[in-house]
Amino acid sequence: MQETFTISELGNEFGITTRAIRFYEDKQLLAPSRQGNRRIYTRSDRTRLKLLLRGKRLGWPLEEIRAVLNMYDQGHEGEIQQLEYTCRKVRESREQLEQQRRDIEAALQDLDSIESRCLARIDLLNTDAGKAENQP
Amino acid sequence: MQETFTISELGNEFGITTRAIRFYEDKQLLAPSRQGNRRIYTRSDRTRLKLLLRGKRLGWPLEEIRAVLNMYDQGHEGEIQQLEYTCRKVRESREQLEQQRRDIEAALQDLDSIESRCLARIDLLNTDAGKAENQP
DNA sequence: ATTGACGTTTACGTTAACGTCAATATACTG
DNA sequence: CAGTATATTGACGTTAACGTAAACGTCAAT
Repeated sequence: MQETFTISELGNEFGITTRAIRFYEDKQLLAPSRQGNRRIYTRSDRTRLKLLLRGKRLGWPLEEIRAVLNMYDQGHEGEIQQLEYTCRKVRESREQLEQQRRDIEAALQDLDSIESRCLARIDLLNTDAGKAENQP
Repeated sequence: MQETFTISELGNEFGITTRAIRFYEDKQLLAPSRQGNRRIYTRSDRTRLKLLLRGKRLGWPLEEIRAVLNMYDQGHEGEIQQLEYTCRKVRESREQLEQQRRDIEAALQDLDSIESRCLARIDLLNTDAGKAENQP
């Protein structure tokens, strides 16, 4: 794979606009280096962006995503207070993730039930042509 | 449990403001009945709200939540085209949920890795008092 | 009769997360 | 060297999801 990427390469790869990527930088979620004026993204920058988008799919606000991204950096350096703070945030995020997981399980079960009701109804309308519907 | 609820009862139970609940009604996600001027919420309304909030925790926009809520109603009635449309939406939602589930699994593993790196680092700083850090 | 708790509608304000220009710079390409 | 593609910053616009405030109704308790 390439060593570096342009902004539009990343935009195309992940299906987002360059405007969005610059916006993330503005909000301190990315910090690519420059060649003169232009942004150059390393593999690590690209990974950060990938993680960012994962956070988005989970519905997190950018602020929170930034906090989580910072955990990746601060796990192996920093003072003890910073490390403990990171640990606490890790636990918070994990609780939220597990809540989301429960929500997903419940939602999936609901969808199953809805679909089967739907299919049963379709089947009835097809085979029976809905006779019972219009007859006294 | 009660048969009906006031708006502030539901607000307190779910930790949201009455403004939010009225807003959801404005956006057609709820349709409580009235006694004169005032809203009365049945158990079914309350369930709808609960499902709504689950959708919110999954990061869905209200528009999408409304579509899913409508599936609950349309699973057992309506024309065949409507039923098939509902089935398609069910499958779409399921795909999205399964993507979210994968994201959650990945994120949880990352958090594990971050936490253990963090803890190892804390342990090092504690037992060793970080000697290697400041010595040549 | 007034206070206070709860409710209503209407309207304007706010924040997040970009989209959409515009004006400008840099680089390749024929 | 003109043209095209790609990049930059800056400013303003937009949408979703409420918050906030005003102005008013209703009912029970003081």
